Amino acid sequence: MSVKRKAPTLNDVARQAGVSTATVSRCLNFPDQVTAKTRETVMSAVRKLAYSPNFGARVMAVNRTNTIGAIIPTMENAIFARGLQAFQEELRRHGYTLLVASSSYRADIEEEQIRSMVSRGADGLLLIGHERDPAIYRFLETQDVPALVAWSHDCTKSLPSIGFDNRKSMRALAEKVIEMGHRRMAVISAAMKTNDRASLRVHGIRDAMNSAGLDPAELPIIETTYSIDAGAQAFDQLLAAPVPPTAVICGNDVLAVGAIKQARALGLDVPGDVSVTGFDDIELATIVEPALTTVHVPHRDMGTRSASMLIGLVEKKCIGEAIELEADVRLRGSLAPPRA
Amino acid sequence: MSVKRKAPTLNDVARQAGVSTATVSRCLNFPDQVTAKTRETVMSAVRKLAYSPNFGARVMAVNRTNTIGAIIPTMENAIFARGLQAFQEELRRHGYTLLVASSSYRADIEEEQIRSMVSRGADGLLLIGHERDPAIYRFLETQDVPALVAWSHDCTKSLPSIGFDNRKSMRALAEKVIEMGHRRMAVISAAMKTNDRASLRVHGIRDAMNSAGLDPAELPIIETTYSIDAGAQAFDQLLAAPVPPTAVICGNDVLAVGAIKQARALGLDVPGDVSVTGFDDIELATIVEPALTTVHVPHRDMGTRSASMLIGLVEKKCIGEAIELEADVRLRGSLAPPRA
DNA sequence: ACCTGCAATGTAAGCGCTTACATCATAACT
DNA sequence: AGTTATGATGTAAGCGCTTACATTGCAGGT
Repeated sequence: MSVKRKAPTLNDVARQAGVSTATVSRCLNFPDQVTAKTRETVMSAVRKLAYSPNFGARVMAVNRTNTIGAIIPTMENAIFARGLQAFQEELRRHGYTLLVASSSYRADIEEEQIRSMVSRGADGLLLIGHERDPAIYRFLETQDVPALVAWSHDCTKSLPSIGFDNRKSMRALAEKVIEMGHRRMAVISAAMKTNDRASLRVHGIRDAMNSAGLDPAELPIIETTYSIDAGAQAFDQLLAAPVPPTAVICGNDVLAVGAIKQARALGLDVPGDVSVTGFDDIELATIVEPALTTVHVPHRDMGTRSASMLIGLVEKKCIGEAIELEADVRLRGSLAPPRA
Repeated sequence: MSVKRKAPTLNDVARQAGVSTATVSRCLNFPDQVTAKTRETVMSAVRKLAYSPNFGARVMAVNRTNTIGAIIPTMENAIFARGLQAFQEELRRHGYTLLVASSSYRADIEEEQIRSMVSRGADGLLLIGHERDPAIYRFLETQDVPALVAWSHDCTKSLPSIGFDNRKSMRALAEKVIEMGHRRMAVISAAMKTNDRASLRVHGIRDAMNSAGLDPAELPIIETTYSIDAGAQAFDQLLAAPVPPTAVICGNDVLAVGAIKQARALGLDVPGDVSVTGFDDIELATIVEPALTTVHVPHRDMGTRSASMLIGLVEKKCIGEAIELEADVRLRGSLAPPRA
């Protein structure tokens, strides 16, 4: 069928240059082990044939790829995009290449991709969140591929990780909300089943309610997908309740922006009629009117540090630890005390 | 140094299961060519050893990777993120895996990554924009790796591509601006040297001016980086001119949002005191106040169709063509006639 | 002239997999 | 029982590269 013209090989170059394959290989990998003259001959042969080394073959020979894989839920989420960009920049600085795949928040796809990355010879893996089948961790261990979890910090897990405490941070935010006098709150969250960050955040809200003597059982929660429209729709639904909430706590900024947009559409004043909060502090948060009270997450910093640590693990120069970054509440216009 | 424990190989599995490597291989790739009993034995050996095939070796044996590479300028740009997500979903549907790398808008890094992708055996490549060293195209041809250019349409190039005409679309937008009565316009653009989309868009503005009898030479242009703050700063600078513009045309939505934000900070009314327009129609565009007049680009559609076409090229089932998608002007609140 | 030592180069094994081909066992025929 | 077709399995070559080890050539010592 597809007549794949064979690409030139080391051998072709060697023949063209009139030397052995070993010399060509050395020329490419350790140029100073070779005479200037030979080097030139070889290099011009390389250019003439437009030779490009076969990565698979090289990997097989040396068993090292200098490649790190990252599997994120989706590239459409700005927080991952930004963190990954920083991650890649740091990797590059150390001579590593980044390969990215996205799982669409599906555990089965994620697993498939983890296996794919490993079989492609990734030296290390960046994963998002702790929640996954333990078998996968065993698999990674057997294959001797170090993995690092980011965007989530959980000291009960032993995996190396670098992230913030979703639960604690959301609790801090919820406490502010309660402090302001809100009693009837509601939540718009991402799906909690497949996303430990989302569920931890909701837990944080419950924690705050508990310690304020409020009953978490009465907290309305809507789970929905990650999009502005979904947030808007959920907001609509929440506000239609017989006794509508005075504050809507959203699991992330995108949902919160949707909520604010819908409030506008309903003719409600934010924060006069209803307060709205987010999580992540993406650019959107300071663009909306009113600006979003949210939790600031140091995405780029997290990306950079994840890269350093993962490289350390790969090169066995450091042992994995669970590092917690601070994610702090940013009070802005969208949160105010409820109407008396 | 790093004592890489060897991962189990096909051979190990074969020994463990008491069969030959060929049987194991068949078991994994063509399960129905093997007795149910053997299959079970083999599979349990696979599980027991947590075996994972070595991708490099497989590639070398079959010379096919089912992998498509995409090299984008940055993941931090929502338009690429969204398009790529769609691209990946479509690839997956056809059994292909996507590998992403980002070049930070640097031609040298991009070239390096193209080579890296090719040497990793990518069956095809998705590239952004036409502008690059012709040597690279020759390289891709020699290596017999099909490439498709997206996010840009230019019928003068012969490369297969799928995108919209940046110049034409921006021209249409600029015409609207002029139609409204604006005469003093200014531009905030991304760097034009390394980014043909950016420069084509500016050309479009000039086209519109020309056909309206305006002198493009008088058009102030600030080139800056892709960020809200950069847009804000550039806006500041433009408005400080002795005769400030009545309309600021931005090369993309992010810059435009920065401009609007800065207008707010300067106490200027948009569109009363100054109109602002964007390009891309990302989510931000409808969130800002006032909503952004911009050019809508069908990012997801572009991603999906790029995937189909690239697969077609890889499998030699179709020949490359240059497809133009429509990108149409969306008139919203940020554009109005200038004050009389 | 001869040896020594070293740098440059060549030779060939082996990395883990697929697959054409050879072999073998079994069932279905005479 | 003897033959044959058929399907399951085994054997081994080869994919393109790196690298340990062998070989060669040459400068500098005697």
